[in-house]
Amino acid sequence: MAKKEISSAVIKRLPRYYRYLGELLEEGIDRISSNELSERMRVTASQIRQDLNNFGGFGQQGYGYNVRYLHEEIAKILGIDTKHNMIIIGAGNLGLAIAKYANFGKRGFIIKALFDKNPELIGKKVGDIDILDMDMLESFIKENDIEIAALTIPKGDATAIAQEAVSYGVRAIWNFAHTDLRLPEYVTVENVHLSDSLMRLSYNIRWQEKDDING
Amino acid sequence: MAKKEISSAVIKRLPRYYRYLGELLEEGIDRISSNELSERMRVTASQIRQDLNNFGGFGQQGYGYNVRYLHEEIAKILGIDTKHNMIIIGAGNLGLAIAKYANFGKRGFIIKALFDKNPELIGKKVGDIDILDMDMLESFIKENDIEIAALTIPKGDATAIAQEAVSYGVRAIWNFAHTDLRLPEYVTVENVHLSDSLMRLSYNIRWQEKDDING
DNA sequence: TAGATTGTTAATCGATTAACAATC
DNA sequence: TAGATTGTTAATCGATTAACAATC
Repeated sequence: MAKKEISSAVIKRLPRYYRYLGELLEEGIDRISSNELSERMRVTASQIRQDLNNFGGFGQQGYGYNVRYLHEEIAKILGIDTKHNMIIIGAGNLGLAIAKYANFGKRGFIIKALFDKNPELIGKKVGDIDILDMDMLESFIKENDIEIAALTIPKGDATAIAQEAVSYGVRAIWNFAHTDLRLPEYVTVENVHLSDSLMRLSYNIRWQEKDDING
Repeated sequence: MAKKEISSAVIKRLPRYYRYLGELLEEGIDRISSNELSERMRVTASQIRQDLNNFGGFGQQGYGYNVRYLHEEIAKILGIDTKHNMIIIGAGNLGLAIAKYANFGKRGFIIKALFDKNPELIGKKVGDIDILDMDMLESFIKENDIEIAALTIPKGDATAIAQEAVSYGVRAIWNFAHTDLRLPEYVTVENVHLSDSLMRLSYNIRWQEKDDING
């Protein structure tokens, strides 16, 4: 059953649904209608029903959705019902911050090692995660079934190192480098461009200010 | 001249244009057509021209766009032609990583202080940036003309502290907390939900794998 | 059963792409 | 001037919202 192509607009919204359902669960609410959920999330009920029906009929007429069930189903859709082995390439501030952030582990993203080319860092540990030499990249990826490489290195080296990681078997790059990676079609790339994000923030302040002057 | 509403799809693309133009500048290219740029960026030339014309006619028929000029104009549109004073609330790993990342300073985002409620951290410095007590928030924001607060604290405290910062004069929140803030309409919120990003990555791996089995 | 709410089709809205006249 | 390329209007495509029959 090859899945018909889901639009990226829908995919972007899935983690948010998952988050709200998790909150409902914590509140002990075990049933919700698309209408109630739409009020909480500030989206239309129509959109919620359309989005979910891309993946199947998870609700029941006259009842709504079972929170726990829907939460689990979305986890499966997102692929977070299984563990994902991950490495971090670049043991700078950002790489270390991600390594220390324990919550990813709770969601099944297991950080197996950090890599860096700086001899001063190699051999050290971050919590119980080793910082390894870049020389070890190939063997480590192959022997530890690494799916994801987080890239927290300067943009100059990013594409070459990403290509290297991919050639050793990595399936997805979580890219914090400030550049667009050029990788084979089948590789998943998720960009986190923090400076792009700051620029959008700045844009909004800019025109917010304009309104103040004219309004 | 109140600006007609620009769609967020366009705004999201602006930082990318800015980045590519910066790269062209570094390569010493001083003129580019929408067609050449479209090949580099892998978007349609039509989209580039439409996007730019939301803000004015920056090109010249028969010539194309002057790279340096367009780069500067986009900087103005994005509001990164002026300095922005910023604080970071939450001196945990992520807050520290952002504080240490020098590049934001180059773009005009000046980190004036970090705030935390942990007495062990208060009084310490990160580079030459002080970590201050949350008690100081009000006076510091007011006296230092702080526009932006980066929020790198757990989700539980996030909305209340964001509201507090806004009440003291902050205009924009760069939100790393894993929750949707509820703030007045006029406040700019830019979310960086790292775990949402990881879930999208996971989604793509999930269906990538599915394809492998069936293909 | 009657009421509620889904799943899904149809209508609308908005964003992207194509086309071309204007013009450098 | 002739050729190139923009700025902009028109056509297409896709995503969101509305509506309602199906059904629990």
